[in-house]
Amino acid sequence: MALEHAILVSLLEKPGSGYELARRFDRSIGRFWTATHQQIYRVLNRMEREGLLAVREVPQQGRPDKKEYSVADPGRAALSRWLHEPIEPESLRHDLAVKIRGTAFDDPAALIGEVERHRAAHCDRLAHYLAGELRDFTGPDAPAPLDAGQELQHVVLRGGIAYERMTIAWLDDVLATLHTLGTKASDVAAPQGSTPAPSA
Amino acid sequence: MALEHAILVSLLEKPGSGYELARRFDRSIGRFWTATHQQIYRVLNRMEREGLLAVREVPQQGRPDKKEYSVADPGRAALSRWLHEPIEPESLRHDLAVKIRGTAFDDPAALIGEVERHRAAHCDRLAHYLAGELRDFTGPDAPAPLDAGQELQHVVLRGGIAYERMTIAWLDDVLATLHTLGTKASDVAAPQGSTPAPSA
DNA sequence: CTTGTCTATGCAACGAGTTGCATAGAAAGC
DNA sequence: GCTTTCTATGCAACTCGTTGCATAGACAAG
Repeated sequence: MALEHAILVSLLEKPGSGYELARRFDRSIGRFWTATHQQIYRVLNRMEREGLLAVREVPQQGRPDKKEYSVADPGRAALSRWLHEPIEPESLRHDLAVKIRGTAFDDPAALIGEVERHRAAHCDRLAHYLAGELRDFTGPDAPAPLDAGQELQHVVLRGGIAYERMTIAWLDDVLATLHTLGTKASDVAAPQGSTPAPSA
Repeated sequence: MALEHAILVSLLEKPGSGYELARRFDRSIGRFWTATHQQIYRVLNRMEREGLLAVREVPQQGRPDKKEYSVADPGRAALSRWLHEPIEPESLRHDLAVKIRGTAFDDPAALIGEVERHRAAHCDRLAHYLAGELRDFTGPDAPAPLDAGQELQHVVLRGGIAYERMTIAWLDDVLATLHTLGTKASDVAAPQGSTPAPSA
C-alpha cells in the first residue's frame, strides 16, 4: 500500500491533521499522489492503531479541534524498510488513450473539444508547477543552498514539469492527427451498429 | 469504469477470448491500460449479462475450448456514449516519486540501484515501442496508407514513446541529483529515530 | 436571515483491483 | 517419469479507492 508510505513521507516533511494531508495531496506542487479525505482518514486511523503514528489533540478556537499526526519510530522504520525494497515500474492507465483508440469507431472530430480541454488543464498544471519552482527553488526568495530534502523535492517537481511539457506536446500531436482525419472524414471504420456516420 | 471501455475498444479492434484480452493488455505495444485476467473475466461476464457483448463458444483441439467475445450493438452504443462524455485529466500516482522524496529521511545512495533498475525497464519499453512502430506504422512492411484506426493507434504509441523518452531523461536527472547528494552525504536530514546515519 | 463556504472528522455502501488457489489437457525440456 | 510452461477459465477472500451522506461551529456574501 503506497498511500501509507506517501503519508509517512508527507508527515515526516511536516506533521499535520488528516484534513491538512488531504489538502497537501490535492494541491501540493509535487503532486505525486492523489487520495480523497476518506481514504486518508481511514489509513491514518489504521496506522495509528498499528503504532506507526503518534497523535496529538490540538484544540483550536473558531474552528473544530484537530488531531495532529506525526511519525513514530516504528513508522520511520517501516518507511525505511519500504525504501530498501524494490518496486515495479508503474503501469499507465490512461483513459484518454483509450478514448483516442475508441474514436476509430466513432466520429474523430467529436473528440477534439475533449482533447483541447485536457490540453488546457495540463497547461494550467504546468504554470502552477513552474510558479512553485520559482517560489521554492530557483527564485530570489528561495533558500540559497538547498538542503537534501529540498533538492529531492525539486527533482520530483522537475519530473512533474517534464511530464506536463511532454503531455502538452503529445496532445498537440493528437489534435493534428484528429484534424487530419477530420478532413478525410469518410475513411472512419464503418459502424456496423446503431450509429451510422453522416457522410459529409 | 474505464476497464469496461478499454475492453470494448479492444474487442472492436479484434474479437477475442478473456485470455487473449489479458495478453493484449499485458503485451500490447499501445499498453494504455493494465488488468489481471481475473478482473477481465469478471468484467466480461458482467458485460455479457448486460448484453453489451456477444459470446461464441469456440471448440479447439490440443487446447481448452474458448469463449470468443465480440461487441454487440448495445456495447457499441455504450462506448459511443462514453466517448462523448468529458473525463477528468488523470492524476499521477508515482511510487518512485514518493520514494525519492522519502529518501530525504534515509540514505540517498541506497536509492541509486533502484532508480537504475527503473531506467533499464523504461529503456526496454522504449525499444519495444520503437520496434512496434517500425513494424506496424513506419517500416517498409507497414500498410502504405494507414486507415483512421491505425493513425489513432500510432498517435497513442507516439505518446508512449514520448513518455518513455521523457521518463528516461528524468531518471538521469534523478541519478545526477542522488550522486551529488551522495558526495556531500552528511547534510541528510538528521534521523530522529532508530536509524542513525553513518557519517562517512 | 438564509445560503454557501471553510475547517474538521467520520460512517456506510459500493465498486475497482489484487492475490491465492483450483482445474485440466497438451507440449516441451531435463 | 517429472517438472515446467502454455492455453483457458474461474471462485473466494481480501484490500484499495470512490461516492454519498452526516455533523457542527465560524464566517462571509447576498
